[in-house]
Amino acid sequence: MGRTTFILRQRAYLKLYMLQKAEKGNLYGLQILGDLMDYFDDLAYKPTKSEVYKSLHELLKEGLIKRKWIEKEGTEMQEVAVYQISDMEKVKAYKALVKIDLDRSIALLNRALKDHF
Amino acid sequence: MGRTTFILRQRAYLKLYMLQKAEKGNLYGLQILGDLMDYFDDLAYKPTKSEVYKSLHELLKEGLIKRKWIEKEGTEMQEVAVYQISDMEKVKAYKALVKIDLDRSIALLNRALKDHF
DNA sequence: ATATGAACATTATGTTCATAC
DNA sequence: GTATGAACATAATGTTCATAT
Repeated sequence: MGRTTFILRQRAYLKLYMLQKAEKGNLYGLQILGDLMDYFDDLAYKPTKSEVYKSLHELLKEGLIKRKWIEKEGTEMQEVAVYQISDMEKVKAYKALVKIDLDRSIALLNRALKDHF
Repeated sequence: MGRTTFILRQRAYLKLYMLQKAEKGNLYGLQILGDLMDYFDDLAYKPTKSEVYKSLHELLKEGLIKRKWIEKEGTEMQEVAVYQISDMEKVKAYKALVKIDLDRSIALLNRALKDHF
């Protein structure tokens, strides 16, 4: 209950990008946030720290990615968490599901565009 | 605060359809719901009674539409509320704003489609 | 039973605080 | 100050209840 049938959640949207970052395997949380902030700047979408961390944590918990603590470049004793894909099969399955919702969401928005504008 | 910069809200989406129904001027709440349920059935979007009424109430409060109580067809003493546009200038201004958000939202979703699939 | 609407509950998401370096 | 994360607050939306016909 309480679950919308409308458009895919921001969380799911962000998780796609988290997986993409994890494939590179060398970025930590706040770097990812900064990257996405820049990347979406033209569309005025400003993801928050909270959503980025929650997206990463969910993917960890679901076993799609794993975390590694490494020393931050240029410093000593400053550990940051970087992420890597841990189960490519799960990733593929997850993405296939999200794609369905994404296609559906785009169709919903395009329908409104056609109906009203 | 607390406001997302992500995709346009369901409420805004539905309000577009409420305005369209109000232009016809002869449907009441649950009829609109039924119509939309059918209309979005292929995309598995199932708006709720609550969202439909809240969308109508917001538009009323904002002065874009007005309400008329009429006797339900075929019955006596059963009053239903139908809606009509009350201020076309406001409607145009509202739709222009929503279009910006709608275009932006479509762009966000298409970007994810391009980036991940 | 159908129609309207409010009250309530739960999610989804944003903001602030705590801890460590 | 930067990084991680939890705790907290609010907003968006779904579910249930009340009232009337």
